[in-house]
Parts: sequence; C-alpha cells; structure tokens
Amino acid sequence: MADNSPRNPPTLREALRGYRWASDLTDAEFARVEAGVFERKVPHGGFICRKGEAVEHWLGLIDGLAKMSTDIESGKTATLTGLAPGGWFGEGSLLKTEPRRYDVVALRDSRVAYMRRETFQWLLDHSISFNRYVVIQLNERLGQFIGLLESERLLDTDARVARCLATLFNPVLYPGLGRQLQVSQEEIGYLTGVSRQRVNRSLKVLQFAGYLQADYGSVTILDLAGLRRFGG
DNA sequence: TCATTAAATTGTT
DNA sequence: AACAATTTAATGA
Repeated sequence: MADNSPRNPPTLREALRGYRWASDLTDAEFARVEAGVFERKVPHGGFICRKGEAVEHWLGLIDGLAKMSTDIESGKTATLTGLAPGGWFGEGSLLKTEPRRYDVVALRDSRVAYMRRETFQWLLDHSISFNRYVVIQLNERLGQFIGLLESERLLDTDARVARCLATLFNPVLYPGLGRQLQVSQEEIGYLTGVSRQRVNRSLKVLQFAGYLQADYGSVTILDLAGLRRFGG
C-alpha cells in the first residue's frame, strides 16, 4: 500500500521542493533559494512573528498550526485567520516595505520556514510560476478577508465556525492538506474567538447538515463549498 | 496481545 | 468554569 503521508517529518529541503511556487525551478535555482531559507521551531504559544517589527522574511508554515491576530485596545485580541501547514504569508508587508501589521502565534509546536527578503525578490525577478503563485495568493487572501469582514459583522456563531474551517481547508492557500485536519475543538475556539463549548455545538450543527464529520481530535470536510456558503 | 494507567479531548451543565 | 465520560497513547507483563 502506498504511503501518501510520510510519518517521518520532511526535511526543510523536501518541504521546499513540494511547494507549488518552487515547481518550475531548475536545480541550480532551487539551490539558490534553499540557501536563502532557514527553519525555526516555534513552541506552542510562541510568536512566529510580531506586529511592529521590521519585515525581513517571507514565512511558511511547514508543520503545525498558527493564528494570525492583532491586539485591539484593552488587551483584547482579534484573530484574522488561521494558518495551516503549507501556507505562506507576509508577502504583503514584504512588498510594501512596511512594519508587520499582525502577530502570528503558534497554536501547536510548529516548524516555520523563513525566506530572506533578498531571496524573495530574486524569485520575483526570475520565476514566472513564483509570480503567478504570489498573485493568486494575494487574490485568494483578499477574498478571504472580505469574507471575514462579513463573517464578523453579519453572521452568527455557527456560520463563523463554518467559514473558519473553510478557510483552514482552502486548497489554494493550503495545498497538500487532505480533507481531514487534526484540530481539536479547543483549537478551533482559539481560531474563531468562540468558546470551546460553543464550537462543540456548532460542529454538531454542521455535521448534522452534512458539511463535515467531527471525530476525536479531528475534523473531516465533506462539503467545502457548502461551508463557504453557510449562513450567507 | 492484553490489561492498566495517564493524558487529551469531548459532552454537558 | 467545572465536572464526568470517552478516546487515545504509553507502558509493562
């Protein structure tokens, strides 16, 4: 039987080779890119990057789970989006040479790839597929945030959980994720800003409606399009 | 392989 | 927030 999901964690090189933006690089080009990327392990609760700091890297989540968030007045935190393995982020701030506008916090022990600004620029100058990737990524992210805005203001809790999960399973932003993601209800709560108890209720609603299957420590998406439309 | 125990996660109030 | 029930993972016979 073929083993599609290797149990041994991939090396940084293997992970990089698997990303879509690297698909048309020659070996020489890839070697150059690899030299411009390093990996760092971030423990649960640790900061992958912080708001206000100078942006010197494009960031990729190799493995783990993280949330992009920003602190509002009075110490409250607003989660902007969840980040799943295979997702890259920070290109916006990198392109505009502005300080980072959000925190990214690891919700699990995570492995993060840091690509130097130089290397990012070099890829923009040399790789068609990389440019295409960045454009699609920006566009996808834009749609995601418009949906988020609507979600925060107009939708009930069930719909917010539904959209949060739909975001997490977005095949464009997070390829390589199967239909099933190992994520506890508590973690979904962190991502949505909803209590774990309420997440539990929402998952039952969504499961009954046939959009997903909730199991111990994991969620399986059955109808991604349905989740996106839910409540809207 | 099975039984026991601890830890994590879920279900409910 | 607290508690009980359930599932998984780890351990050792």
